[in-house]
Amino acid sequence: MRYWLMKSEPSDVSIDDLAAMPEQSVPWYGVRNYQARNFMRDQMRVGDPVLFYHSSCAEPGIAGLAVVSKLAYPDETQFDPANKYYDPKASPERPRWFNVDVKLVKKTRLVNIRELRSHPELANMRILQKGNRLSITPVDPAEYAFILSRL
DNA sequence: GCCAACGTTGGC
DNA sequence: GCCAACGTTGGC
Repeated sequence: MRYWLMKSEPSDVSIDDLAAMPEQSVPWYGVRNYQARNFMRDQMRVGDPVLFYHSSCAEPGIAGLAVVSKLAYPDETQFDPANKYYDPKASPERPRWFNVDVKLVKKTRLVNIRELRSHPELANMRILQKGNRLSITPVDPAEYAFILSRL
């Protein structure tokens, strides 16, 4: 089993939005970075634990726990010309972008990025490295356990 | 709003 | 296949 951190802009899908979804589950649409896509397509398995992270907002940080609830399948938004994630180079025959579904486990207190940075145990987290922009990153099991112990 | 860091694009 | 230019990300 692998552990993940997935960034979402709360103005797009927040932890409360996730909680309000049918089945408390969302397709993780809109990823347009190959490395992040590959993580979803090639490595994520149903049941993998996910740290749900709020980014590009007033208080960035971990906002909840989730799990991968469906294996990767083609991201519908790539086929829709009206969608902002439309990709003219993709077709249903040759999909380029994939997403898993993510289901809420529970909303937690917000562990903001300052607090994350304050723990030496978490110093190697990809999310904390300078210049990191990857929206989906693997999390070390020990880091995940440490964060759980702090909630 | 700033700006460093990064990924992608496209001309050559 | 190189690499400069460009667009985006995301914390501050």
